[in-house]
Amino acid sequence: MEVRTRFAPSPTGFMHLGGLRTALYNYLYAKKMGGKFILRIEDTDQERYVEGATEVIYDTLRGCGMQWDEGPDVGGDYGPYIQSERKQLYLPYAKQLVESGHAYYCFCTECELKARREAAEARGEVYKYDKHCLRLPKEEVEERLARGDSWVIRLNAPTEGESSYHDAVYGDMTFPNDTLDDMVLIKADGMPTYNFANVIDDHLMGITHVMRGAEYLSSTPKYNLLYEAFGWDIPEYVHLPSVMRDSHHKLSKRDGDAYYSDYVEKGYLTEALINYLALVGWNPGDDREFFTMDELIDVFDISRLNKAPGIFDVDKLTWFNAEYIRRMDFDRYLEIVTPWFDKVLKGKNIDYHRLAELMKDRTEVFNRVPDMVAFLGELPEYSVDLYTHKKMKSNPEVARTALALCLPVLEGIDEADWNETVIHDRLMETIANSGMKNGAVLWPLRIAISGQASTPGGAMEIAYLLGKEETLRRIHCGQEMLASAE
RNA sequence: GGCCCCGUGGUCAAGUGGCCUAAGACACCGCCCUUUCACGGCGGCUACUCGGGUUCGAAUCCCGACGGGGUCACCA
Repeated sequence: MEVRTRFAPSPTGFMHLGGLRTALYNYLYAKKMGGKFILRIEDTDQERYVEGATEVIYDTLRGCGMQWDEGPDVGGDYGPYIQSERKQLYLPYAKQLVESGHAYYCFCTECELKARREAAEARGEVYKYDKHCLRLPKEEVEERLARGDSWVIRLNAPTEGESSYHDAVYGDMTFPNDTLDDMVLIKADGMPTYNFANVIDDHLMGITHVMRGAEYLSSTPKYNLLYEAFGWDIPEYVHLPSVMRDSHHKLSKRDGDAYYSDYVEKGYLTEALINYLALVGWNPGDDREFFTMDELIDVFDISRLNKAPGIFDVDKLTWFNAEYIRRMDFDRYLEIVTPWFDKVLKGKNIDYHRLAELMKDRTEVFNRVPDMVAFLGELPEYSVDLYTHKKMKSNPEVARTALALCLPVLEGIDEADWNETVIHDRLMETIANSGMKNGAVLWPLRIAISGQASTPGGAMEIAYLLGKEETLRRIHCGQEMLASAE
């Protein structure tokens, strides 16, 4: 039988990383098995409707390389794929359940329920719907329906015995039935609840494998009650461990670390994000860590899914990102990094191509680039202490000598010859003749022209990037500072 | 609180009764390379939550405790 998986997000306007990983596993498994990956939008909560939210879902999935085979915009044989457009489809199924005694009309108002819940809590009890309306005589139900009283349809869940099911990751699960609530199937606004629509749609769309977050582990028995009441086959369940921020918290909106867009804006590559995400809760069983989407499809295996929640480690993601950047084509790097250079160097006449060569191996996340290169645009204020470096055998005294040595050499280079080779050769020749150590000359020079302890590239590269005029100007600044510190 | 799940280093994790005086990766620390930083190379630190069993033998199986998480909506 063809494998059919689905990703069924509700359009909130953001793609949560946990959701993205769920989508990824669904996609990988479907592709691995030569099956279909279906996208269904679960928007049964009309109060939560957000403009443009479905586009966010489309863009994210496509941006990550996960194209769905069936979905709202691409169609398919089981549409529509947006639940609000399927609205009229659910009620008949609910009524069928009422007929067969698996469900019933309930006229309790939200107000009444709230009061009962609070009363139960006050007594220290766990609230559970008391099946009040199940006991209503049939005539009264008909009468109130005819009268136009507001109603919902509830599942008539068993109160005794226990329910079991098998999960591909967690194994055999058993729950006492008395913990099952008579969940609402059809809401007062006529819309199905998520719980109900989910089951109906999964069945109607022929979903064979339901892969979703582990938070659904304990509500699954209720879904099974529905499948059984209809006489439908229960799909394979594959519950996924949560993705956490730390051992106590899931990734959250508040900390700005939960959404796909948060990371894209910071300058993380989608390939790195997907690669890393695939490894939180799953591993290939060997030491490999780098995977393209096709490779993931090839090696993905449900049996290697973990049970324990995994913490999303930004440091590791950052390492992946840096590795992906090092391995990427130079041209693509240049294209991506250019706007980040522009933030601090626009109009400064800097050789972006050369700067990019220098920066590529040093870039971990793109949003760190501006701070790393800003000194090229403007000499930062710095302390004279920077001239002191024990290992380079430099101190202000040495620095004065070094700068005095370099200045005429650099001044003597023609504007037209201002390139790294010439700068390098003249400087090295001079240093060799002076008898000073390379570091003792080059360290102060780099400090003078950059104003900071660490830079992408050494003195020669920076001097080249700065240009002759600016390099000389900065050396003069350094000399003044050293003179006044004497 | 009831029910359910989970428990190998700071983090991700391999490990399915002997090959474990427990792999690998990130992070961290040290050394080397070197005109800084980064890259790269080499090395180091750190773990089977605890207590009982079962067994010739347990990280691996069982029970309990403890710890953490999830779930108990006319949200999804």
